[in-house]
Amino acid sequence: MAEKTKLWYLQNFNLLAGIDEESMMELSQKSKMQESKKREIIFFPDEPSDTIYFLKHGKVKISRISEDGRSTSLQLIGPGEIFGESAILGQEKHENIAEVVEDAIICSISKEMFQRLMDKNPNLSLGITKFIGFRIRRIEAHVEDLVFKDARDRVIAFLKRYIETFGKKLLDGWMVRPFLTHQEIADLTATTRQTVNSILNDLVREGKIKYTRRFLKTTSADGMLG
Amino acid sequence: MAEKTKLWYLQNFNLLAGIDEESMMELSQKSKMQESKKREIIFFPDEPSDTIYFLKHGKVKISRISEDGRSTSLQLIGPGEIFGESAILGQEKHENIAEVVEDAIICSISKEMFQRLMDKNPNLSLGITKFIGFRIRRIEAHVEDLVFKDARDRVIAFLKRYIETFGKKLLDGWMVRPFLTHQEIADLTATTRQTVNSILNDLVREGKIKYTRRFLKTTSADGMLG
DNA sequence: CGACCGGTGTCCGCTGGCTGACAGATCTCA
DNA sequence: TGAGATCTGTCAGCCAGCGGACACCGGTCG
Repeated sequence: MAEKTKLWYLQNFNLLAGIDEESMMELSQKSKMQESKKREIIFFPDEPSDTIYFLKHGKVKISRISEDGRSTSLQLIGPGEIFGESAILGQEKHENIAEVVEDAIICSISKEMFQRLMDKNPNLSLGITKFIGFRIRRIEAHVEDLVFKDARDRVIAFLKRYIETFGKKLLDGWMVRPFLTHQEIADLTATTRQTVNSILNDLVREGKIKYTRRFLKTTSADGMLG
Repeated sequence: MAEKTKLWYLQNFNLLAGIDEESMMELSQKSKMQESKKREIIFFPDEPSDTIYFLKHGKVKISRISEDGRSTSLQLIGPGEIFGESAILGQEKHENIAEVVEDAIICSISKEMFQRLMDKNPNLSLGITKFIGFRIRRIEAHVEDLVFKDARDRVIAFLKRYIETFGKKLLDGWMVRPFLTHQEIADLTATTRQTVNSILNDLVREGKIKYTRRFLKTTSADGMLG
C-alpha cells in the first residue's frame, strides 16, 4: 500500500491530531500496515505485548479464553480506535486475544517508537491518558452490566451501543451493516447463542428491530429500543 | 499467585520511591491527611473527580450502585495503594463510590498538584502508568471470574487473594484480621449474603478454613484452599 | 443490665438461562 | 452447482443461586 495512503489513514485518528508534522512523518514511515481477514488473530495470550495497533477499518474483538476453552469478549474495537495499549502500560505479555471480526486494515508500531512519539508530543500523551480512562470506564460499565442486568437487558444495551457506534441514522431509525452472528453477540454479552436468538426474535416480534445476517435495523426513531 | 499479588502490592508501594526530595517535601506539605472511620464515604458518584488519594492504613472499597439501589464492589483497596486515579485519567465526575471498610488513614492531593509532580518526576509518571496497567488487568480478571466461575469459585478466589494480600503466613497456613462481613464478601464477589454464608460453612466443614467475625485462617499450608 | 441492632445460620420455593439436541436455512468454495 | 460448513430456530430438562422469611447470636450503649 502506498505511503501516501498510509499517512492519510493515520491522519484520521483524533488521537493523532495535534501531533507535530515531523513526528507524523516518522510514524507513517515506521509503522507497518496490514490487511487482515475475518477470523485472523492479531495477538494471542502469552505473546509479548510490545506493539500498539491502530485500527483503520473493520472491527476487532478483544477476548479472554478460560482454561476449559470458553470465550468471552471484553471489548469490540471499531475504526479509529487503538488496541494493544497494554504494551504502554507496562504489561509484558498479552492476557487477551485479539481477533478480527470484520475485515480490517491495521497499522502497528512498536511500543518504543510510540513512547518516543509520546515524549515529543504532550498532546498525544494527553490523548492516550484520556483514552485509557475511557477504556477503564467501559470495562467497569461492563462489570456493572454483568452484575445488575439480566441477559435480555445486556443484549439490548449492547445492540444500542453497537448501532449507535457503528450504524447510520435513517429517517425511521438506525441501520448497521454487516451484523454479527448470534454467537458473537453471545460472547460480547456473556450469554449463549440460544438465548441471544430468542431475545432477538422477541425484539422482532415486539416490532423493535429487524435483522438478517447482513444488517440490523432499529425501528424506533431514537435508536433506543424503548 | 502469591507472588503476583505481592508484586501488585509492592508496585504500588514503590510509587513514590524515585521521586526527588524537593517534590516529596512539596507533596507532604500540600497533601491533606485524614483519619476515616468504617462506613465513611470518601467520594460519591457524580462528585467531581479532582483528587488523588493515598491509602496509608485500613481498607477502602470502590463500588457501583445500580439504579434500584443494589451495590457491587469493583476493587478493594489496601494500605500502600492509591485510588481516585480517574482524576488523572481525564474523568470529570466519579461514577463509583469509595467507602471505608476498615478504619483508614488517607492522604489526598489535588490532581493539578499531582500532575505537576508527575511532570517533574518521570519515575512517578512511569509508576502511575504501570499502576494503571495493573488496575486494568485486575478488573479484566474480575470480568473473567464473573463470566467463567460459579459463586463458590469466585468466593474461594477472593478469599485466596484477600488472605495473601492482607494476611500473615503462619506455620500451618495463613491468617488475616479483621475479617469482612458476609455481606461485604457478597458485594465483592457478586453474589448474596446467604450464598456466601453457606459456602463459608462448607469450607469450614471441609476443613479448609476457620473463621469468626474477627479473623479468617486457612488450614492448608499453602493458603491455596485446594 | 437489658434493649437493640447488625450480623449469622438455615430453610425453601422459584426461575433465568444454560445444556444438549436436532432440523432447517444459508453461505462458500471447489 | 452441489457438498460441506456454518448459522439460525426451537424445544425440553435441569439446577445454581436468588430472595424472602425467621430464629438466633453477640456486641454495645443508654
